[in-house]
Amino acid sequence: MKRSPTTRPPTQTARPRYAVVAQALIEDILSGRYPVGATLPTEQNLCKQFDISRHTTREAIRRLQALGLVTRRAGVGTIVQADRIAQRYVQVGDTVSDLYQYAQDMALNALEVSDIEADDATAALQGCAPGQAWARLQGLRGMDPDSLPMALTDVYVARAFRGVLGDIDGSGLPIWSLIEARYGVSPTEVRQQITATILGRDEAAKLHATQGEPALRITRHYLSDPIGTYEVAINLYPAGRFSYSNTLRTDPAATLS
Amino acid sequence: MKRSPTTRPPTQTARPRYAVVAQALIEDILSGRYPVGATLPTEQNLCKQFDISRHTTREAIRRLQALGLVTRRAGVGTIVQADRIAQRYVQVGDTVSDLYQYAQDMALNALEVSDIEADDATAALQGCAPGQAWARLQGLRGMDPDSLPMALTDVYVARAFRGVLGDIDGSGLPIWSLIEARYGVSPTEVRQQITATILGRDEAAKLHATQGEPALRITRHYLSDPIGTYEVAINLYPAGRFSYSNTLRTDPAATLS
DNA sequence: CGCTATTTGTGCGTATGTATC
DNA sequence: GGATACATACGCACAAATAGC
Repeated sequence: MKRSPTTRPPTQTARPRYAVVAQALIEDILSGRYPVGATLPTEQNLCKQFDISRHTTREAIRRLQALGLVTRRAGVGTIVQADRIAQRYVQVGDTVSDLYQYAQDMALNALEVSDIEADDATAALQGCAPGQAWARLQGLRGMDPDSLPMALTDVYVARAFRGVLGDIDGSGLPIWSLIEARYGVSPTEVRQQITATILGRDEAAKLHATQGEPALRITRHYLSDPIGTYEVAINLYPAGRFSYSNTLRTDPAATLS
Repeated sequence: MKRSPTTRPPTQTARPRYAVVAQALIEDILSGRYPVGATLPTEQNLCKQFDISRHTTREAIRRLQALGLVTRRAGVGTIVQADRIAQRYVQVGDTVSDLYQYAQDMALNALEVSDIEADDATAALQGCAPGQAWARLQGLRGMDPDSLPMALTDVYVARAFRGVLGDIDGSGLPIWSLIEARYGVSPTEVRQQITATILGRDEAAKLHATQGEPALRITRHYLSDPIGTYEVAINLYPAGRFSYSNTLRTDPAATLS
């Protein structure tokens, strides 16, 4: 039961040393003693301050990294990135496709394809550069062309990626994955907005639904790091044919063993 | 430039050893050589196989952990959790409160509180143990009691947490955070479902809206690890008073330094 | 039940490499 | 080049959790 003096002096608590140090540092960050942008003491100094080995110091700081509180760079130091602990949740599901429940059998069948300038759709594409060149596709999403369609979809892609619009008909793959495959551009950020509306006359006709029926409108903006928004998808789901659901789970990487 | 023979024989690549080992293990997992549920070789064996120190082995496996591919437990081993590298997206926003846009000014004002058994609400609480004891609160959510309410809310909490229902009136805090503060239980998982419906007569009256108007119904289940579902919240938002939006970003923590 | 073997977790010491200023 | 700070890598020992006898 006794510990050898070379390892650890007896303590009342069963907490690991690195956890004690990590908590102390976290409290210093939360309290503002180390504000965002500040540099934490060097490993060597922390070793002296807490009388621990460098291994233990690094293990403690690893915890701060996992919590997103600090980043480290050789030759620079440990920089405070945030002054509060984020409850980190990750979306369950491994791909955006899973996240957004686009099963393979929900193929998109094109009704109409056209080229437009951003002015025409400024309202729909809010936040995009005006005057930008886009290509637009409207289609119906559903199991097969005969049965009741599940959604009316409007997709806008940057003109540069226009080529994918020819690939999607019935492929059952989400547009962004086609762009990924063909142009190597994948989203670094996805913004989503969900509202309730009622179906207009045109929309109802295309969906074989009745005008005035409630519907879910899901608008998604796909962004990639340097180029910005390159795809906007607007889906209109008549109530009862679809429900959006997702699951968030506490980030397993944030606990780090 | 030359390395001492005790550290590392010269190699062409500048890649760290742990990275080489990590990649080899990752490929073995992706290829199915170590299927989901299997145990990876022990640290000792990996040390021998790759002729590396235990330190390096652990650093390599740390990468697999950060990618969510494996979990580890003392006395058991390293268990494969997934057979593909997830494109990890995290919700932007640091708290669930931010995630779900519950600003402080969207206080909940109670209309009615009651105790129920699970049978009464089995449909609403699907997936929960039947016969379980719940407490229910119905209220209106909005800026202040005078102006137009934003939503009609039904909240079910496990009977054990009944006490929080007295705290919420006008507090402006989400229920789960009250439970967290009072009972120390915080969600490890949140499930959310969004559908479009139309307002019924009762609902419309309480919301000062008109019957038949479209609305967004957002149902959230809060789960905590051992105890299961302990809170269910059903929010009904008349169209136009609210829109749900969220943002996903590629996980910065998945790269780990 | 206690005991043991196994496996990961924690902790220390040391040395050298690499990035930055 | 030199100084500094983190990154990588070797070694060792003991603790804690688990599974099986």
